[in-house]
Amino acid sequence: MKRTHHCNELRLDHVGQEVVLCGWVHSRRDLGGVIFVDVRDREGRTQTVFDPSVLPPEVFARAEALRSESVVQVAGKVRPRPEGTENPKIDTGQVEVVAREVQVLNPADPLPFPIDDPEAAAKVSEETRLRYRYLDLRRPEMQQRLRLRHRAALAVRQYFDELGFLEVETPMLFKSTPEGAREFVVPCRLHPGLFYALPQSPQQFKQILMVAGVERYFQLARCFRDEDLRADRQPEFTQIDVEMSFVDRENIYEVIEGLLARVWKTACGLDIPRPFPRLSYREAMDRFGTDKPDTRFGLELADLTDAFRESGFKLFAKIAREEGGAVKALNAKGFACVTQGQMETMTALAQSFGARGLAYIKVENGEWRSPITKFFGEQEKAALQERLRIEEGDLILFAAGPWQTACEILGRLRLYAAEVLEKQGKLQIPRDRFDFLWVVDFPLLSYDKEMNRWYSSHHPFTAPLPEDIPLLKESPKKVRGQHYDVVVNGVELGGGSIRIHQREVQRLIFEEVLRIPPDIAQARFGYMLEAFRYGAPPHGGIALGFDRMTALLAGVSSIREVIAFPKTAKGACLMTQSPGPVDERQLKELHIELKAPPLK
RNA sequence: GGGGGUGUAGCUCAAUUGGUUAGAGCGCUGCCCUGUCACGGCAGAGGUUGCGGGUUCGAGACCCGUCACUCCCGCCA
Repeated sequence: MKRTHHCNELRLDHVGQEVVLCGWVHSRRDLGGVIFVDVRDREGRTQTVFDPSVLPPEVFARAEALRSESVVQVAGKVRPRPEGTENPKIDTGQVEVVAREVQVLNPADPLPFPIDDPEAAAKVSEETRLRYRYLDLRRPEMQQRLRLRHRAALAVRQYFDELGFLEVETPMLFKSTPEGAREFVVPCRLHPGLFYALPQSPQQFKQILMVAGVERYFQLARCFRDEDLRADRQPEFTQIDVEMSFVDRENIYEVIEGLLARVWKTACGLDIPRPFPRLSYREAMDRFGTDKPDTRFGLELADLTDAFRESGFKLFAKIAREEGGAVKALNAKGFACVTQGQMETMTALAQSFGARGLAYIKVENGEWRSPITKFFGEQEKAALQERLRIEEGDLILFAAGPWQTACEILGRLRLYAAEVLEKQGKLQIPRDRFDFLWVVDFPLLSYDKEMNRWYSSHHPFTAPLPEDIPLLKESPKKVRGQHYDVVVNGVELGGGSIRIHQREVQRLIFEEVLRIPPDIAQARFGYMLEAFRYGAPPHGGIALGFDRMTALLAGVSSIREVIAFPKTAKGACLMTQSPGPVDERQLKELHIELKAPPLK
């Protein structure tokens, strides 16, 4: 054995024992005579003491030559620290190991960035951290995140196992299914001109598993999407993928609420309230301006469409009378102190959604200061006062236009205002609270104006509400899908649906609603339609973003913080320099010819 | 594809309106120090200011291009 104890193990009980510790030199304090070396491993750290008066000169010389992060093995005897020198900051702070021998198992060069000082390390640029990820991961904060992720994954597996689910692996080498996200394409030697594609999700396989009689499936599934990255999006990521037979929506809610309760309890000891509230898509948009509302704070949207139909403010009146038009407002309570710059930022945000400008009212010194209130009649003012409960110091923001756009504009401004107001101490957003909820009754279909056709809001296997099926052909807009999203604190954690299991309904959606030509539907989904001929049980499922979930548990805003080896915003790995070129011979074997050499 | 931000020593950051030899803290190197734990003290080394052009008597700063990182929009069935 190279070591007898780990570095977070020794206590007063061990005093007098001969021990061997292995680890990294966390810090070395050379006082000229005595030298203290903190040895760190993944469990913690322990102080070792080198005393020249009792050590052979060559051993002491090795201790003098130690450098940060060199890997060492220290043998010695545990003793209590002299009175007054205990260190309450670390778990092993009552004792120290009087070194008898030290071996340098591997020396380390000076580090590119500090890893012993949490404050300094937290400020190091992400670029540097990613380039030297193995050093970054040595930091206790990152070690804790790796453990948190592991514990969460374990809780997921145990929970589903207890409920009789089977974890089934599905292929990574799949084929292209071009209606969804852009895919990573994989060439291969045996099939010139043909390509695998990496799955954007195991959607089709998990439905086939239901036809296969698995009944309860889950998988911690790796998924791939060749789309642009964000703080919460990586080109490869992990989903908790779930599918169940003989269920309706309520069964799925129950299973997933139980899962999340278990994970939150196991990973951070929190009891989350159940059942989760449910909001229809319509209500979520109307009240919060988004389909993934953060309900930890108020600042809800008000609808003023009816109040402005006859308004003297012609722009609002016109929109309010239009089919599908809406006039909405948001009371940013206490934000009348808004600066010019903040107003410009908000105007730019509104404009990015297609608004022409941003109308507002500042409530200061008992009066409404605004470029537009002079056009308002008493009726509009009364409606505003009543629905927005306007008080001194408030800032009212308006959005008018197509209902969805008006909601989305204010939804975005609501988040911005909340962020600013929280920094100013005028709004509390509890960090330790998790507001889970279900958003339900999404429209099954959305209309693509440019392509002049309907497309699936979620995916084409989502079942319509049974009572809406007759509307499919005449008024597709009105059809609601059996789709649901689970949302927490403004983050879309996951989504799923009850699937279509009748071949005829599926064919109707493909051919008559989505207008996918039969030969193409056959080529892409033929095997599914065929499978559904042989006894497909009613089924449904969901997929949760495991990285996002872990980031929430860790209290970090980027999923890169909970992925061991994440990629940059351009999809590169700074440590391994991937993606990289391949040599001519490989290309030839794959029957691929480059039209242009790779950039760089 | 579009918009914003950043790029100066190994790391984190300064550098007035464009003006002397580009500074500081940490780290590193050397010396001193026997109870420290962010040890302390003294001294020292360390720079293609991301890269390429331009404006100017003079550019880290201004202009154009480019690269990298980051945030957002589009995109993510």
